[in-house]
Amino acid sequence: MKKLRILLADDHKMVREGLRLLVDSQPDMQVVGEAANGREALDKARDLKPHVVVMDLSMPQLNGLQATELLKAEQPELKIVVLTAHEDESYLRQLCKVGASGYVLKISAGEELVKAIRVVARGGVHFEATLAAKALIRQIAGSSAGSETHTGELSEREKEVLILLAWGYTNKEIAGELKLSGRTVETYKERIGEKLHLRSRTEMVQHALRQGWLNDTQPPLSRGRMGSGGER
Amino acid sequence: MKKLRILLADDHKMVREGLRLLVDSQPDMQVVGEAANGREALDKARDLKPHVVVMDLSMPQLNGLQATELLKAEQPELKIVVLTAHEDESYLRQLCKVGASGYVLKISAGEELVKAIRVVARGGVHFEATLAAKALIRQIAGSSAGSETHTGELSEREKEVLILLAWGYTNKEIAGELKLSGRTVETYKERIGEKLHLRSRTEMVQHALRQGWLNDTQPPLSRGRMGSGGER
DNA sequence: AAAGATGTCGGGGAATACCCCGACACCTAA
DNA sequence: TTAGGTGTCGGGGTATTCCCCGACATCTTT
Repeated sequence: MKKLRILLADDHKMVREGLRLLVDSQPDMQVVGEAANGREALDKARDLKPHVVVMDLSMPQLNGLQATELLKAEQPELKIVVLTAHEDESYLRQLCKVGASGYVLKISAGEELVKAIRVVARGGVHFEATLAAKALIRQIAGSSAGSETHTGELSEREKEVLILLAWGYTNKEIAGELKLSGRTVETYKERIGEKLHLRSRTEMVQHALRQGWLNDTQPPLSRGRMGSGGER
Repeated sequence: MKKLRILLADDHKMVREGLRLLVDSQPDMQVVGEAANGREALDKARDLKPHVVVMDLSMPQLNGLQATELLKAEQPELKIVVLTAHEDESYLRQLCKVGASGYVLKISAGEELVKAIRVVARGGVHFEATLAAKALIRQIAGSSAGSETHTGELSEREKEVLILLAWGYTNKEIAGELKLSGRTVETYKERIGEKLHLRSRTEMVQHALRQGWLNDTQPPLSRGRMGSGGER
């Protein structure tokens, strides 16, 4: 009998070590490698041939969603259990789309994770029945009765704008960076507000931060911050 | 020989379990309890009489900083090792002030944590030598040569304003909530900007979120959000 | 007593965000 | 073909932020 081969991807080494102890204490599974970011997860998944990848969502370089998408593209047989701190309906939806097989919250017990690993390893899916998951299921089940026509699905362009916005860029600066007119930026901002039910710039910053979208990237433009005088 | 009694405080159960395995695998220490938030940490610290508390910074109800302050106030002998995901100079300074004995990053190895626990248990201090720590030490050492006179120490009133601001309140709304004139709110905002080197409202939102100041509280005013139509 | 941090407040103006009215082209799915 | 989502752009107006000039009363520290 051979054990399940597990790859752990999380940017906090301390958390990885804890999870390793947890997983290795199970008789039927074994951690074969660790990755500190999405990029590394891709590389290690090629080399180590794990059966299941435990993937944290907020990681630098490539976040868990991006890494999952790329990983499933090149190794469809590989199973992925997503580990996340906050539940987020729109993220959940995207994770389903790119092929994640499991979804476990960090506030849950470790038992939940090993359970998910076992289930996905034999081809099943294990999504934690949380508020977000229920909302998603409800919507998928009764897709005709959805009160909202669309939710939480930003286009690439809109997300670009939102990230720059959250980094503190003014509309004008975003327009300059993306080579758009200021009006276009405003249009995106309006659509973001509609889709995500966010009213003010402030709420958009909150949302972007909570999604961890700013953890992955550096402020794209190094503007004259930290200086003694403003250039206004 | 009796083992060191450790209390773990972190809002992610899975992380706590991992840390417990890590700590319990050491021959000279033992986890005697867990807490999922600052309030619980205070209660358990009273009941369980631990020697060292491992305290995560971002927790609901009471964050790690607040909990540390209260804990040291009632049990000065108790040692506290702060565990944090992001390093933050201003937070570090405040932690020193309220009496934390250790400061460990989650990106570090577990070995770093157990080392810190051993050091603080025998009365020492263990602050991870990171960028933030270096900056702090540099400033404390050459306090006369500091280019900045003050950094990162907000007054209570300023913090109140910042939190409301980060929750998406406009200046006017903050003024109403705190029963101040709009001009006074602006004054606080200006001082916050000076102290923290934050230029825009957006950056202030970022800062407040990264400090976890919004995880602890609910939006103090329940305004007409989530509605279908705007009331503007 | 002077300095510094804090809490409170005012006017005025320029820049920016926000909100309404739009428009048009492309692509994909029903 | 019609509809919806997306990417792009304009004008005009109001609300808000942001920045400049201030002020004054506490309280603590030097």
